[in-house]
Amino acid sequence: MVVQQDSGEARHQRADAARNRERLLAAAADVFRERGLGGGVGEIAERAGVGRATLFRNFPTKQALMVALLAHEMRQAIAQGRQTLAEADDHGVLMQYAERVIALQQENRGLLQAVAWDAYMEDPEIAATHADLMALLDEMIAHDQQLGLIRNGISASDVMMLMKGVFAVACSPLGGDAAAVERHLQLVGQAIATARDGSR
Amino acid sequence: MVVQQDSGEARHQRADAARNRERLLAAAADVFRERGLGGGVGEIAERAGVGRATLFRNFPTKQALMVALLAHEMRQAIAQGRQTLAEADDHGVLMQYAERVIALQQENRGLLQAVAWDAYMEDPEIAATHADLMALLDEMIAHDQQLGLIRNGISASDVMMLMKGVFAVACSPLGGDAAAVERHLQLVGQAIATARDGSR
DNA sequence: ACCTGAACACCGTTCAAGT
DNA sequence: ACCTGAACACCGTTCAAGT
Repeated sequence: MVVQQDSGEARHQRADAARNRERLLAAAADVFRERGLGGGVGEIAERAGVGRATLFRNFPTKQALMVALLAHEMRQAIAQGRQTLAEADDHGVLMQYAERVIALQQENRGLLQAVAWDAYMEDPEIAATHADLMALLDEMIAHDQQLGLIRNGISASDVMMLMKGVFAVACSPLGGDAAAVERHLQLVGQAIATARDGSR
Repeated sequence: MVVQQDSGEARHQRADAARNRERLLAAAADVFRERGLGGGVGEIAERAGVGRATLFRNFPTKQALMVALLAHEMRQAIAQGRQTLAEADDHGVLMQYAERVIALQQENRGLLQAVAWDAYMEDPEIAATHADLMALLDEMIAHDQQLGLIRNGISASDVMMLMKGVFAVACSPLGGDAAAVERHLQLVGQAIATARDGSR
C-alpha cells in the first residue's frame, strides 16, 4: 500500500532541473485554474520562469503535462483518502470522502474529465494511480460494509461510475448548484446503501 | 409538445445556401466520427464541397458547429424517445430508452460530453433542446411510475445525473466494455426502481 | 446574396546556439 | 547536462475579390 513516487525515476538530475519540473506543474495548475484548460504553454513557462523549450523537455507534449498534473492531484486525493480511512473507525467513510473529492474536482475546473476521456488509461502513470484509487475504494467499501452501511455486491467501479455523474454536474460550468449536487449525492448514497431508509 | 425547427429561422435563404448548411452538418458528423473532435474544419469544408469561409458564415466558430451538430443529434434522440413512449403501453420505457441513447452516444464518439462540459446551456438552441429532453424524461418517469416500476421522488435531473456516469463509461475510449455498461445500467435501474428486487 | 482562395493570427512544438 | 529565444507548422478565422 505504498504511495508511488511522484516522478518515477529521478536519477542523475541536476537540482535546478528538478526544481523546474515542480515549478512547471505548479504554474500549470495555476494557469488551468484561472484560464481553463485552454491556457497556453507560453504563459505556463513564463510563470514557471523558464523558456518554452524547457517545458517540452520535461513534458513531451501539452497533453503529457496535463496528464502529469492529473496524476499529481489524483495522488493527493488518494493520500487524503488513506488518512480519512485510517482515522475513521465506527462511522462510514465512503460518502464523506466523496464530498471531499467533489470539492477537489471543482477546484480543478474538471481537469480530470477533460483529460480523462481522452487519455485515461493510455498513460501508465495514470493507469497505476487509477489502480491505487480503485484499491482505496475497495477498502473503504469493505470498511463501510462491516458497519452494515453499504450492501454487498457493490464494487469500486460501481462507485466510480455513479460518482462520475455527480462530478459531471458538480463541475459543469453553470452548474455548481450546490443543492443539486447534494441531492444527487444522496441519491447515489441510497443506491449503494443497505436499507431503504430515505433519511440517509 | 412540438418538435423544434432544425435551424430556427430560415427566411430568405437561397436554395444552395440551405443545402450547404445540411452538407456541412453531415460532413462534420462524418469527420468527427472518423477523426474525433480534433478533426479540422478544412476537411469538413472540403467534404461538404464548399470553401472554408462558407463554413464560417453558417457557423461563426468551430464550437458553434459542434453545438449545432449536438443539438441536431439531441433532437433525433428526443424524437426517437417520443416514438418509444407513444408505442409503449404496459411495459417500462425509461431504461429501454436509456440503452438506445447509450448506443447513439457511442456512435458519436462522446460528442455530447466533449461539447457539453464547456457550452451546455450557454447556447440557446442547446438550452431549448435540453428542456425538451427533460420534459420527455419527466413523461417517461410518470409513465413508468403509473406501472409501479419507478419510485416516487425521482426527477428527470436525477436520471440525467445517473446516466451521465454510464455514458462516461460507455464512451470512454478504452471502455466500450459492454458487460460493465450493462452492469452499471442495472445498478442505475435499481437506484430508481420501486422495490429492492435484485433481478431487475 | 452568396461564394471562394489566399492571407492572418495564434499556439503547440522543434532547433540551432549558448553556458 | 541543461537552458533559451527564435523559427516552424498547423489550424481556426477573416478578408478582398469574384459571380
